[in-house]
Amino acid sequence: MELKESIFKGVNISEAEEVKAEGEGENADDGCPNCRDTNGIRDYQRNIVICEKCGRVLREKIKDRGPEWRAFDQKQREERSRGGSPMTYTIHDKGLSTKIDWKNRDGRGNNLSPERRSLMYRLRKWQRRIRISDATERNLAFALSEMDRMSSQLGLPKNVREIAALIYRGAVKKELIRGRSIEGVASAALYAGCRETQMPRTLEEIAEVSRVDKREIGRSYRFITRELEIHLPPIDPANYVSRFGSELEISGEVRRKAIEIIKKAHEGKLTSGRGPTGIAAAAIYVASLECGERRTQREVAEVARVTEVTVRNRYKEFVEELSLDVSV
DNA sequence: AAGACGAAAGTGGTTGA
DNA sequence: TCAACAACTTTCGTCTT
Repeated sequence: MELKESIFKGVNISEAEEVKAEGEGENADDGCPNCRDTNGIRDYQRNIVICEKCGRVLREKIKDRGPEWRAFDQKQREERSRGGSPMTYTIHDKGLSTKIDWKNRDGRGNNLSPERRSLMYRLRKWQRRIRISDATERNLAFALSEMDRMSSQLGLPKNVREIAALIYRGAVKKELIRGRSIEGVASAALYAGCRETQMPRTLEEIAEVSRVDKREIGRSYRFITRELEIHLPPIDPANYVSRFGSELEISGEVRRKAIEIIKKAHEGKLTSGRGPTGIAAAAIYVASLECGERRTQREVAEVARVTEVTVRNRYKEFVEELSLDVSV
């Protein structure tokens, strides 16, 4: 009984922390109090969850709550635990192959007999040959480490890396790398991973951390998406709003309005074919005017990495087509 | 003086024959 | 593979606040 109580005590402590972290009695899940039935978008860079509609911060300091199961004794723990090395696509053998130590010692640390030693030598040799058997395996290992480097420079979450790795594997399987640079295809796969997960990253940003230029990445991207028959929608401009918004230090109100404008523009068919960053920039600009938190076209254009002219053009279209009132 | 606006010419990429 | 095309950029002059 005492034992049971102490376990429950432990559980209660962790739950108390959780409630505290949620903030002042806000909703526990990712629903927004303003816009009903919306999902929160996780912004892993700033470690927050924001509402996809209005940009309001729903939850801060996203944390790992640990396993979703509870165990009350050792036996249950063993049964329920699904631990062990996780399988991952970001290591060329998916992290599942056996590793053989290079020391000539046995489990107790004793030296091995000459026969055992030569056996281990042969095993290691085969292990090497199996793991990194040929050029394709070596290239795969290189590409994956390259993608890992780029995504950590861009601060991309793990799921993007996994998807990028998966796409790259698909490209290898279909022999699409031949005659193309590994780095180009790796960068393209990473970009595709961002598109797939709606991570607001532009081709330019990928190119900045890549060793190959934008054109090469773009070519590889088009090629592999065509050959693998993956159709990725362009990134929703609304996803850029929170990024640009925080760089411009605008309020949640402006962000909410900007997202609203983008939605209207989308309905008015003003978004297709246009660059999502330009649309996001113009929407933020209009929203900042309407809310009296004026930002210049220059400032907005700069964070969105487009020119003032583009902001103006989008802005003009918005005003004409959506009959927005910006005379305030 | 700074910002907004618009015209004109140039660039890189897409599309369809 | 080539030309037509739309989106976007660069540059620069004018207007507004």
